[in-house]
Amino acid sequence: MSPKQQRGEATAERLLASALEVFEAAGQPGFTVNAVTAASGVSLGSLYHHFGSFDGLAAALYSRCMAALFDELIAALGRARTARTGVRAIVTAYLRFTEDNRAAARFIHASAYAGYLAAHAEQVVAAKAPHMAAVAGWLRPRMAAGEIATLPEPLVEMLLIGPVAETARRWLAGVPGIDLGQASRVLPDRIWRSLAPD
Amino acid sequence: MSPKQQRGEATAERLLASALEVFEAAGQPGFTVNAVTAASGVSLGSLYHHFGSFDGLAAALYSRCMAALFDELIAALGRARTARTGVRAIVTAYLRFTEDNRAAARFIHASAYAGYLAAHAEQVVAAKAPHMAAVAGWLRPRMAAGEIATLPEPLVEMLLIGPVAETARRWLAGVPGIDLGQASRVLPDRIWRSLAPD
DNA sequence: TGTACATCAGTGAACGCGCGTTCACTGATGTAC
DNA sequence: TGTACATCAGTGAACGCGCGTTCACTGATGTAC
Repeated sequence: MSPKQQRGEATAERLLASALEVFEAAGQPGFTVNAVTAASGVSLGSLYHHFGSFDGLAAALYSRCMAALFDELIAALGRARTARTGVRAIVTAYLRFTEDNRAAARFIHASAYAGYLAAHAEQVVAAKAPHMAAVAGWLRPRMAAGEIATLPEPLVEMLLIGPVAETARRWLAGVPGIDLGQASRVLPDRIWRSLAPD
Repeated sequence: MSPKQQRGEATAERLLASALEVFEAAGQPGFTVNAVTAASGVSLGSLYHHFGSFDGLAAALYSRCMAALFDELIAALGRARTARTGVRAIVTAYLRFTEDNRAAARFIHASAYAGYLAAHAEQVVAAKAPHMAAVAGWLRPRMAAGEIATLPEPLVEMLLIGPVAETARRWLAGVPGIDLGQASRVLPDRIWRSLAPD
């Protein structure tokens, strides 16, 4: 289903970009095939040629947004020299991504229960796996070296990403009183406290 | 729209209970008027008599599930004598609620981006407000007394609820490696560290 | 270099399905006198 | 205590709409000889 010609790739690209715009402008209920084709100027048949189904397009968009987020997070980790700076960097990177990529962030959060994951679960998991492994590969040796508290790995992830994800979600939902700048001043230190060794 | 007769209340009750069951069994895509009326044995017209619209029913169900969760959290806080035990108690209460009320917890998390909030935003906010105030009423004096770190209130909430909500979400989504028992052994202490005064 | 041909990319009218909603109606409940 | 009547609760056939999807087709691209 991946394009074999340049113009095909451009069309797929255009569809994904328009889909994200439609979702941002009209939300989950307005996120329909017709809205996407209208916004992109690409024909219905062409959409089906490239993505097989509307869920297929949505899953591809999800993978794409997720990859963009992970790229930022992993780049932030790569720049860090200590466990503490790494944790702090990944927190601020997540918040910055949210601010700089509202639509993508919103689509990621909204997709969790949306249904097209189920239909394309394998594809989505496969797309995520290498990124997850990269993060785990950063964490594990530092935990083993005693630079991070010895905890079950999934729970480290929860402590690291939980407060940030929740902040992002509420900010995206427009909850009043949520300030991303304030969050990136306060949260890195506080999250580090929850992960620091005893 | 609230029932004026006993049997009316029983019917509304039956619809809400069936709606939750349908959502749990069929997920967001299977959550439709017809599915709910079929599962409840209540007629379409009766559903509309009580809730005005399908979104209305969904919003009522959301408020109801939210209230049940808050009741547990606030009860947990009420039993605590110190800031530390309160924080620990609210964390375990959230996790226990998730385990004991899978369907309600799933519905709460899934509703965030579902759309019926928008249509009934005022009703939903109004239903939440007293609960939010109760939590804030517990936190504020303790922060003033220096028993909890002096941080912006919304961020305290993020640090408190973030890791737990993320854990609940992944457990509900069936992500492998997430163990609620383990979480309630590890997270209370770790979350407390992020909120403890310097 | 030119031509033939297979494949890829793109089109848009048409389809069926199931969704949320409406509505004219019957039956049950409670209240007034 | 009995009856009349207004209101509430419940029914289910019918409707229109917009959804995702299909399909027979044309045009563009790249490759083989």
